[in-house]
Amino acid sequence: MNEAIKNILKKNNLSVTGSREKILGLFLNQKGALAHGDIEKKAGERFDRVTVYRTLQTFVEKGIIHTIPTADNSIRYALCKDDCSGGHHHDHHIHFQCASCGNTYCLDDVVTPDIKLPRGYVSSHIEVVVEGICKTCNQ
Amino acid sequence: MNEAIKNILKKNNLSVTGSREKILGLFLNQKGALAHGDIEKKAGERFDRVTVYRTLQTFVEKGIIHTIPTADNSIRYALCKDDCSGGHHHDHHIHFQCASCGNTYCLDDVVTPDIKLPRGYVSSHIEVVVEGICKTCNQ
DNA sequence: GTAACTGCAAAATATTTGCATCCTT
DNA sequence: AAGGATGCAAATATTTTGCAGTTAC
Repeated sequence: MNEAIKNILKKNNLSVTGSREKILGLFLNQKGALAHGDIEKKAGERFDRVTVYRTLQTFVEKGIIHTIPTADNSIRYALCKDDCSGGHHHDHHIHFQCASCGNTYCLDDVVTPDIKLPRGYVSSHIEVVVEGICKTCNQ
Repeated sequence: MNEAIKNILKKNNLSVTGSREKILGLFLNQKGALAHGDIEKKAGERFDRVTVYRTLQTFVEKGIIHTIPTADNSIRYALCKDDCSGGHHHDHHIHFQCASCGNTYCLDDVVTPDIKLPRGYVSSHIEVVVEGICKTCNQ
């Protein structure tokens, strides 16, 4: 497990540091997406605010994680699939935000649908966020 | 000034004030969406920051405008169609953000597609934001 | 006249930058 | 040893709150 984290960092030409290992570990151990605040307050560790900002930014630039925009203006971050690299994301999956537990998930198996745009518009990326009740809360 | 603007405010039980008329006028005179900053700096008028925050919040609560989440964490606001009311939006249209001019539009004619979710998930609202090049920039 | 709205000041949050120090390679 | 990463302090930026004065109805 620790090896996996180090490998991800090395593969992206990032030096392996404590903060990066721990923050990346949080993402790997958790299926849902994390907001900046979630990471800062995460149990056990206390991260410097600035380090979290910079680490997240670095991870996004390297394509290790991607952002999920939500209606409440709180940006969440989630792991990218393996085929993401260098800012070029291939995350054609949708995102699900649970109104009950508040968690945000990547539904990797649900592909973004084709959207028929009016004449003249060209699409380069489609972002879909579904709000509702998740599997776990719906029991 | 504009009767239409006053009517919208009255219909929503809001008192007709100068700020509200002007800010609502901005939305009516402009097809794209506006961010908080756009309104504050809008030519001609200088609005108090706080008034803009409170006016936008009021308009959203009343269902006069709705928010559009974007990947860059800048919330945009756009007029709702007539059938929106009291926080309950029927805006089943998609949003388009142009990478060239930066404008965000509501594509009212494009309906959000049905998304087939995994078993157990229940959807209450679907938000679709398409990024690309808009009609105007694509000429 | 009353309730609601505005705008100023200031508090509370959030984000960015500079820099000296420490760690990874 | 050299370059990059960290963490503290502080500068900016953003959003919220309190309150007194003003305005709409």
